[in-house]
Amino acid sequence: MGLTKTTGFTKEQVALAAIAKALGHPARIVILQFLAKQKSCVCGDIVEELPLSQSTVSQHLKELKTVGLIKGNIEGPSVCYCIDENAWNKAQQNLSELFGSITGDSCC
Amino acid sequence: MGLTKTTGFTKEQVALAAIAKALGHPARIVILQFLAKQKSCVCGDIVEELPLSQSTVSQHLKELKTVGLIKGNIEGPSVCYCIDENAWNKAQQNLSELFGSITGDSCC
DNA sequence: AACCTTTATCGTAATATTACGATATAAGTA
DNA sequence: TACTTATATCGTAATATTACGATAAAGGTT
Repeated sequence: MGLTKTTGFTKEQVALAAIAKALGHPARIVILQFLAKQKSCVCGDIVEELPLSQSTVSQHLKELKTVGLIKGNIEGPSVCYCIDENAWNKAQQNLSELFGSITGDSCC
Repeated sequence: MGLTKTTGFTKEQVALAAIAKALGHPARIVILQFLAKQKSCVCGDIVEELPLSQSTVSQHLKELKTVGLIKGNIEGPSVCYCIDENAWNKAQQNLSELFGSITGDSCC
């Protein structure tokens, strides 16, 4: 079907999965690494960083924006993309909660 | 195309994206939360935890296994799934590296 | 206004994902 | 051996994702 069921899951589970899904492509990892390091936030520079066409990169940026991890500001003729620190910190916290919830002894 | 390009990315970027992608579904989040808390690792108990059919859950388990986050041991008539702590810790480290690489000041 | 630059969107094709029921497989039990 | 239980795999349908070129839209420049 391709359609992910959301009923029967908590909002938090659905939200965390959505964030993880957004991180689930090498191009979007590169974009976030690039923005985190603040070398630039101009869209054109991001495109140059990637082995993908401009339209494809624009699509990836849109996904990251939709999930809230980045935001874009129009800056004259170009667009400046930045990490949304709120969403970023929340994602970090939720992920580290998941990874930290392990209780020592594994049974196999 | 649906086919993710991997050329032009580092191995680490591709690997991290693969892990994130595996986390990118609510059912797989639930499975990992459940296994991390060690209430049980029997496949049947995981199926009961989810609002999905047995075959669909089996598919999700397979994905988590393929990416290495969990491993399965046959235990008599049933199968015991557990988190692979090596992969788990590596994933945690790589993700916290990504989230920690932010350099204070955002430009927008 | 005409033009260039920058980014987003559209249209499209190929492939992947999600989900289910049905069936196969494997292990234990009567 | 026949039967039940537990899990995996197959087949299939619907939808999503990825990628590209072409084009639109928005802003600056001459």
